[in-house]
Amino acid sequence: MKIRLKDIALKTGFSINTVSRALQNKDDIAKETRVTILNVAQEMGYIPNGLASGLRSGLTRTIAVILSDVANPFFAIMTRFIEISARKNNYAVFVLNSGENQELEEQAISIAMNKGVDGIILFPVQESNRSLILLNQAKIPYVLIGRHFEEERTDYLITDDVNGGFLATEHLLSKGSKQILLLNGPSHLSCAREREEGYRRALAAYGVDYKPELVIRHEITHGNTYSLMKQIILNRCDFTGIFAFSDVVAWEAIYALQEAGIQVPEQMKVVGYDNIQSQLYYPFPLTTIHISKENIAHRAVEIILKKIKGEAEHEYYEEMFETTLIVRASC
Amino acid sequence: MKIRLKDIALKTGFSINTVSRALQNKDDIAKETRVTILNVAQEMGYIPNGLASGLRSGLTRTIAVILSDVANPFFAIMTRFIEISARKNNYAVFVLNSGENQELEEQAISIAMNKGVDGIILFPVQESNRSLILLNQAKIPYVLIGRHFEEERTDYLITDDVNGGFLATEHLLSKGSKQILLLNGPSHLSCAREREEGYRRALAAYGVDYKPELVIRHEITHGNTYSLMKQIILNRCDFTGIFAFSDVVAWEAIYALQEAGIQVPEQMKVVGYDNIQSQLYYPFPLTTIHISKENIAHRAVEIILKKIKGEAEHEYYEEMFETTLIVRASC
DNA sequence: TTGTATGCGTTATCAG
DNA sequence: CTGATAACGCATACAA
Repeated sequence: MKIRLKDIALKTGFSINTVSRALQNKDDIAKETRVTILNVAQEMGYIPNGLASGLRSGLTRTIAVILSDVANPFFAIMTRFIEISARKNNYAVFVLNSGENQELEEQAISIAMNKGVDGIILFPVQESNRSLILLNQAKIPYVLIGRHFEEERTDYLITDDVNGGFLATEHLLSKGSKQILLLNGPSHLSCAREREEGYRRALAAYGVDYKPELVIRHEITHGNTYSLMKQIILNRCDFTGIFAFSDVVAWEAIYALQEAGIQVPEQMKVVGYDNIQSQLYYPFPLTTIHISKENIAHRAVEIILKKIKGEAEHEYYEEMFETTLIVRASC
Repeated sequence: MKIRLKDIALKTGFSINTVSRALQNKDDIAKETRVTILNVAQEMGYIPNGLASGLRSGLTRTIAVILSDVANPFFAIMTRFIEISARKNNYAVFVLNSGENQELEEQAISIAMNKGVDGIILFPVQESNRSLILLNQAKIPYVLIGRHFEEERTDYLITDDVNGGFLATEHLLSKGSKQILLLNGPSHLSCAREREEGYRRALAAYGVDYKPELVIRHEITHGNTYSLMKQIILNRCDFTGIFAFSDVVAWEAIYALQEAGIQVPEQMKVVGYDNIQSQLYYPFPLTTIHISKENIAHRAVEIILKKIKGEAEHEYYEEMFETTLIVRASC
């Protein structure tokens, strides 16, 4: 039932080789021959066997996207844009969740290798550099997104998070919040450290004291911010503004605030990060830091494909995308 | 650099065959031999070549998930749960977006076949049954989710959408809305037809006239509801409640309402569908119809694996999951 | 319990 | 321009 090159060869009278070359649009094939073969292939509903061609050629036209949690809208949006770009280039994508867990990330990398992917786009957990070691050993092209390792050279695409942290904090200050809770991600994440740096710089620039107890570094897995915020609300509420690591973190915090009857922005001003709302008509007006998810995703695919084809202009692509403040009603 | 069975064979002194069988945990291998081989494989960092084993065995431990748009939180959540279940069973998943476009769906199916997936989980576009024909010809196991074809027998998992539609409408009526706008999906979707049926039955049950002009059937791609709602608001607002096809559709509608200064629920009551909020702490209290995304995803994987292994108890799995009303502040 | 031989469907090399 | 042949890495049937 499944059509192979052999079947097309039999039907057209050409050899398997010729059929293969014709279908690959190689140029040492007579035009007529190519047309005949293409037509017959079409008629017979030929679908190439990617396993066989991958095994033989070493290329599978497949990439893996390894991320925290595709149910998180930020990652879902990134995945969507990555898939669009990949598909345009005739590539398919595996999605593998790490759950912000180092071990699962390494497992995901192994799976990707097992599947013979040509490249990997990774939002690294950063609890260790073992993933990079794995990747480098396998000599498989990869691009990091959103997070990067200061001590290692890799391809990476990040956003200007120091600036993002600054802008967010500055805006909170400008709205009259002096006591700003930073609901940050864990400090092993480079982007968390950088946003925190921006936060500190903004406080300093406006002459506001930095209070360590207002900086919370926590795991940013689903539901964790919510639980944490419930506790914080019970214990103390010595702040009037929140700068959240991401929009999703902001949502969870606001959810908890709402349950406690605390109004945003009247009683609490909140700024998020990522501008998920640029891709989701979500009916809660969250002030946030915009990053161009589409451009980053597109660029990641572009770079990975260059690396795969050996057409890279640089040894390492290290690019930073701008961050801008989007003001909505939450602050 | 890449370790193959051959390398392990060389190192241990056994044949490739023995190594292969040992790593597969076949039982006709001496315990000592197995231990030796496993250890050496471990040491050498052996990662099996899935392309080769797939080509040879016909199984790739890979499935494809074909859905509308993974950036849509509903599909993202489903994808997440599917990936969790798949991964537990040592399966990896391709994510392919159809954009609710029949042609792209068929293309996605071809890609999946090309990659040699063992099974497909499909949220069908339903503009045609060509996808099923493709799938059946290829004899590849597949399960439909959320939507099913009345005229064709397939495996499918759906929710009780007639009941869901009824519950949603009934609730709107009970809150005093008599003129209810149904912001439905396109009628080629079985679930849209069924929700509409529930809507009509509820109106009938409560003696409210059915007004065709209050039923909008529209494409449910990103941003479309928003644009549509903007127009509707300009032209007329002869309704006091909205029953939306999905939570995402509800969000977009509410977004447009907010821009027009129309308050939910004071001036407009809204009920959504899917209960995305069960997996996302987003701070807008949307009344909705709950469906168990986790159970459905888990079951889909379970069924697809049974089919792949030839262990299915039924020729067709046709299962319906319950729908329940979740009341929050939007209605 | 282990080894030998074969083939999965394709691409690549080389000869004609 | 086309065809024969080998090889990719593994799993399987069969022999030992």
